[in-house]
Amino acid sequence: MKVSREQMAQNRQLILDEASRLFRERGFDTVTVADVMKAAGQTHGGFYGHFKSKDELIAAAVTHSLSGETSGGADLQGWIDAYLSPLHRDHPEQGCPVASLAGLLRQQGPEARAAMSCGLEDQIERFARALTGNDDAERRRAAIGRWSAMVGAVILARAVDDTDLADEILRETREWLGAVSSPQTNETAKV
Amino acid sequence: MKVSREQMAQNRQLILDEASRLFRERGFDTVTVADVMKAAGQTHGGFYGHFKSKDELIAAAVTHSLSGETSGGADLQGWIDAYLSPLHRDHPEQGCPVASLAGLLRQQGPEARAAMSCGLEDQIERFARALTGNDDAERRRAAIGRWSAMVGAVILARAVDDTDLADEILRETREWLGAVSSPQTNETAKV
DNA sequence: TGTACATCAGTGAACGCGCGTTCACTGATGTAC
DNA sequence: TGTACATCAGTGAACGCGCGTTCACTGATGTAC
Repeated sequence: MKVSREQMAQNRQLILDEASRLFRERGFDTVTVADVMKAAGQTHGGFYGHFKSKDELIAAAVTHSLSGETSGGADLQGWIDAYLSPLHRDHPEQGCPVASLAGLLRQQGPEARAAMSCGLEDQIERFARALTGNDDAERRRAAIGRWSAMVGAVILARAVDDTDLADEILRETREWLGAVSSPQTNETAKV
Repeated sequence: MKVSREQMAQNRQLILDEASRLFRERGFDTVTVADVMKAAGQTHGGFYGHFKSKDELIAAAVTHSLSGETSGGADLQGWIDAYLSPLHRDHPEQGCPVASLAGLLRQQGPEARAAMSCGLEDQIERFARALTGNDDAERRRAAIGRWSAMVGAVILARAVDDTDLADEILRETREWLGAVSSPQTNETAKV
């Protein structure tokens, strides 16, 4: 049965919300169109009234996930600690979409990868603004390096079966980032 | 037709070689059993004479990939530079299996994840031995932190569509690691 | 060493299931009068 | 404001394809004598 235009727009958002959550939790391939529609309280047939294909949904969901990100903000250290926490590791479905989806994007279409490019650029910029440093270039470099370490650590912690090792990776990366945190004011050592 | 036992063992290795290459290149789900067998010069039916299931192959291939890794070695800086190079980014099929597979392992079975745990532990240990530091704990911490950054940077560089951004992530992470490379001898700042 | 035969690695057709996608249908919406 | 009707969002059965897996078969291997 037809629903109001307003309701339809709301339904589309709900589909994106659920897709974004499910994709982060289980990856693109494991989640079916029917899974997403069921989670959004609809039947699978209606999907194609909202999206042209599953690929289009994936691209839209990547954009949707990334646009809701806040990276950093007022309490930088608190955000970093929460990012590198077992809680974040164990709840990818409501965690950073970069950590859960970046490793899956190489086998996805150009639209989804383009969405990740934009989201990543935003996140790096925001992170850089929250850091101290002699100039913009140095702040941006620190943002990229630290962000790589944070994303890498969470991906590694999620990839292993061994909770002790996963805990250690998160903890030691947190500590290590703390140890190198006061940015060296001397310029980089080599090319 | 039956082949010699020696030949069969050789065929199994060939299947693992090709699976390891294909999985790194295209991921677990995109590569079919038939793809692997064809790459190994056989037909798909013979697969089940070597492995009980595709899942078992995935676990074996993860172990196989990781066992061939050399991480570090004599020229540590050269290895790091090569790791964070566009060449490595563009050739996952012959590159580090951690960078290409870690992001895919969360949706895989316990055997494959256990294989990654072992491989990661080995790699961290080797890396730590190649680093300087006041004690084992500090070297291990530096190995985990730097390794997270390297893996993260390659994953991010591969996830984006924008070559400039991908190049920048690799370059800046390399520079940043260089800048923080001389490990601080002061103990960590907080918890 | 040579011969006969049981074994079994590899072949390729076939099966079954699940998933993305389509489509005829339903009935509420919202517009025209 | 009320009524008649065209539109179209959502339903759920059905389709088609691809993939993991099975199986009857083939013919080389390697063992028993």
